[in-house]
Amino acid sequence: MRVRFAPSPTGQLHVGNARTALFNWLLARGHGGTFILRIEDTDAERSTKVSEDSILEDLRWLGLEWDEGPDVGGGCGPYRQSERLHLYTSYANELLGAGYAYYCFCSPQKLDADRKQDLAAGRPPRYHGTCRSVGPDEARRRMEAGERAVVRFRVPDHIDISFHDLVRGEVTFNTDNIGDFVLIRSDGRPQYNFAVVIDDALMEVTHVIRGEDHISNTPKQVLVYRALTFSPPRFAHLALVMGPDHTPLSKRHGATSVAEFRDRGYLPEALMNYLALIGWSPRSDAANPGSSDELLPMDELARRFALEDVGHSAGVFDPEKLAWMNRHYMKSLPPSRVAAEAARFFTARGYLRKMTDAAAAYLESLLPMAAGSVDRLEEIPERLAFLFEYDAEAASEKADVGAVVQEPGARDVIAAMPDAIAGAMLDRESFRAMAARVREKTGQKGKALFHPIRAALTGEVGGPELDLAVPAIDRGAGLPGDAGLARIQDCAFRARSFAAAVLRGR
RNA sequence: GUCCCCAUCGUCCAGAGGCCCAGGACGUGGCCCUUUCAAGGCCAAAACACGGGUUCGAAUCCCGUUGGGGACGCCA
Repeated sequence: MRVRFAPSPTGQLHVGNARTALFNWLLARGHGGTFILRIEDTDAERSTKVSEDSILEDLRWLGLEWDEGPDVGGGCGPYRQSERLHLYTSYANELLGAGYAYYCFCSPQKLDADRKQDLAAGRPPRYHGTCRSVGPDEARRRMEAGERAVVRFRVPDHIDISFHDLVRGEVTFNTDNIGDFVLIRSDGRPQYNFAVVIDDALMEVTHVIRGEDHISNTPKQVLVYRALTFSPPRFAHLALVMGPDHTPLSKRHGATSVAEFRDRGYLPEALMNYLALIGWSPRSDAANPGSSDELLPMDELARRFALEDVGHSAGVFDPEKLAWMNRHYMKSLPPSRVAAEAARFFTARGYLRKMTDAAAAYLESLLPMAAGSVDRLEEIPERLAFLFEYDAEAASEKADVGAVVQEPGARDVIAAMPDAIAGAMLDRESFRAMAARVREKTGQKGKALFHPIRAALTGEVGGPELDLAVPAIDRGAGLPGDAGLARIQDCAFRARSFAAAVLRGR
């Protein structure tokens, strides 16, 4: 089995395309097949190297490694259409010679006028066949005289073209609705429907899995396969991914490119798992009916994936469910993996200046208290701001902190804290011991005790469990200056300065 | 306009004629847990687009309607 993903480098990798890539990858990996990456850059105006590079980067980040492609090579290269032009020319000449194709000299203006006329008359807009009768000799004369020509495929009239779609079944189109399409443009570059056929055939692609937007191109391609006596691959067309309003997913709906999801702090594991579940679900486990099998790693998805189980209808992209999955993966993936992926967000906030072993270890140790309670990696440093941005003075001015301070007994707790802190609290026990001393001294307990403690030590009224947060503060404060992290003030200092700020006027 | 595809809770899926007064997940609501915000646990509300057939029996098969999507380029 050989499958391929063939993006055109005209922009960022879109989640819809990422899903198409994923389905191809899953099929290949699940069947010991080969996953090919081919760059369809025949549109010289819109294709850019920047886009190509970013698409490759995104695919790698997603974990969709390819076996053959522009950068890794392979036996059927080159894998960039712009480097295969001689092949298209040669096959086009073959079709021209055999009468399957002809030169067309119609101007874009005339084509446009014809199209409008068809539409107005309620006919399917298709090429009128004006140049069908131009013979080879006349064509040569006109080209020598400087006229520009495209090469068109001569579509036979009144016949049905059928193909078996692996997800949809038998699909039939009548050629009466298909105009003579362009094979080679006037500048010599191939047109999509021609280039794909040559490439898929030469690259020995066995299964073409692509978006449903290509289904009406398929009969054209079948025609080319036949004319060239290539045997066509198996086709499978995937229903499209839509926005909440059932229009094609676009920027209007928020993030749509893989890069945007990465920038917002989604894990590739979550994005892939989520995308796999739009339009497909793993066979329900016969031995365990009613069990939910949604959270599956890539290798397990690949093991279970089958085209027969792919749905026929378009699915709506649901950011809420993606967020839920992301939460799951932030909690369940190895902390080192999550920390590595989250590091850039600490850097962006200025909390991480240089990645060192000590910084990595510290960040990793923070994850249990933060990763389970937010949706995205980007929110992790936010939730840990109390570590790196503590300021007693500023905190005491905040309304919510002020409210806590006003609670009965709160000031006593705050006043008692500096003395109760015996030394660095590096574990849960030493923190609890400190809290016990304050309780003894003030008689406060429960919320009345812990709310002021939290306010004093973190400058906030909510946040991670104090059992975890307090030791994290003092462990962070003990880090050497060259650890690469922003300075963290210790609890003893915090308690003193907070008490000073709050009790000053008393 | 013409052709093609599609149609189960708000959303993603399960359901391949009786197991379905339709099952799971996300989200929503409630309750519980709790030194905070979250998280987590439990419970609940919530759907077979409509109309005809076929059949002893239809969410499942057929036809039509409606609705949605795609395509009709010297874009891919």
